[in-house]
Amino acid sequence: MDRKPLVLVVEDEKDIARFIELELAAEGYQTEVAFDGVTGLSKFREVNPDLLILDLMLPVLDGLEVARRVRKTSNTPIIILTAKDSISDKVEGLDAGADDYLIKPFSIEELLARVRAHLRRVNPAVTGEVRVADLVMNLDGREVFRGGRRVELSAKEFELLELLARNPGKVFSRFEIEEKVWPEYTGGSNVVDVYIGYLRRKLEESGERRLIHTVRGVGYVLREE
Amino acid sequence: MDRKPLVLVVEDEKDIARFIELELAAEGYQTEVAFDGVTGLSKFREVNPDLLILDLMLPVLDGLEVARRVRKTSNTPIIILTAKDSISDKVEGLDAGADDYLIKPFSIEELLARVRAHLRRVNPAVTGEVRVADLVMNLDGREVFRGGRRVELSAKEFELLELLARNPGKVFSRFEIEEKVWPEYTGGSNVVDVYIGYLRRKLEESGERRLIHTVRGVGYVLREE
DNA sequence: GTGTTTCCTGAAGCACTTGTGAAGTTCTGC
DNA sequence: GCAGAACTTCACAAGTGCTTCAGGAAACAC
Repeated sequence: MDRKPLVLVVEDEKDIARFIELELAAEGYQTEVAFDGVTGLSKFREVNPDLLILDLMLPVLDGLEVARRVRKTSNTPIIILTAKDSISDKVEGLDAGADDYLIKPFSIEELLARVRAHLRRVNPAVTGEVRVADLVMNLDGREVFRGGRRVELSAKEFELLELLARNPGKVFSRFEIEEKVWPEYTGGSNVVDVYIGYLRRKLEESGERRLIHTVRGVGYVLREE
Repeated sequence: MDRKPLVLVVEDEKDIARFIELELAAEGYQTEVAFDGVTGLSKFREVNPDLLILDLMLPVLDGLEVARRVRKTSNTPIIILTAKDSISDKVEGLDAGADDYLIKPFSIEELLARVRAHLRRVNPAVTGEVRVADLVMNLDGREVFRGGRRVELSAKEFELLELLARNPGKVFSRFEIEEKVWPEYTGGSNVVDVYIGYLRRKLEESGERRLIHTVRGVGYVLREE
């Protein structure tokens, strides 16, 4: 999760593809390139990138169709980059599952800014922040805010919250949590429960919505309700 | 999130604000409007919208500053909508935390398509999902929805439903079910029947179509009828 | 060295889940 | 329409899982 973000560029004009690739590399991203729709789709499945930059007019398989198929199984942000500049093309592209739509000729600075904006949402490594609902965790600074209010956490509390907040909506069993946050311990106690209690007391002061939910018989999950 | 999404529009040109508001309402969104930066920010904190449409040139408090402050504590998508069309303005806006940047004059269709795209992302599509008819099981999150309504299940109920929902249309004998969901038990009781009853009571509230069907002399099956 | 905070344990109390047997209902074949 | 089988529902007891509390050891700050 904290490796360099990987961007896949699917673009049949090789000059443009190369240009984008170089600029992305200069920003510190890993890159992959494909020159037609079918190769793009299979490469997508192979490398599972953090973001996809997609031309619409592609040989073999249309870009729109690529977007739709990617969306069937993946949540990865898609930026469409194309010369087709009509409003209806834009609407169609966005409704096919794309997250952004940029017209050629484009400014590379704008493209890079948009790439940053989308990656920021998906990949905490980019900003060093994790955000869920009104909870903000600054991983570098080890700061936590709930709805603007600063919350002081101890080291273990922070680790536990980080695990949950990086995977919002996923239910973790006590065993999973213990393995990750208390790797040195052999279990047999209720540390996890106790620390969940600590977090709740600090994060869910009277009147605030519940963030950490108990799933009886299974474990705990952090999610907005 | 099953309610109508709420969009906050912060825009000082009242005609434009009104126009956007009407169009959003026509699409089925709830809307709120503010005409300057400070009001916008306090309204944001008050109503906690699902999406923010933000002008840059605002009285009292600059739009960029609003974006930054919102981002300090919130994850809500921000679409900047402005007449400032230079590349550096765009880069600055996106880096201030905005998710999208649209130039005035804009096409309302494009704005609406972008609103849809961003809202789609906030409501995260879950990976481990099983769908049968209007039943949705989120396996990672251990959540169950019937026709949008959330259904609370105990651990055993969930296991049983998961078995049936993973194999819609397949008839399971009581013996098969008992083997898989109650492997530790030696049988001889009517647990399966009782738990099917629990599920029915929760999943088939008055008026809803039957999901779990009895196959007399054989067992049970989950299917759409 | 003293005081404070963090970390972990064990135990008590409570609420919910689970499985059972029996009673009640529906279905089927004759 | 009846008898028996199959299925559903009910009420309850036992068990389990969760939360909280209090306390001691360890780490840290001053």
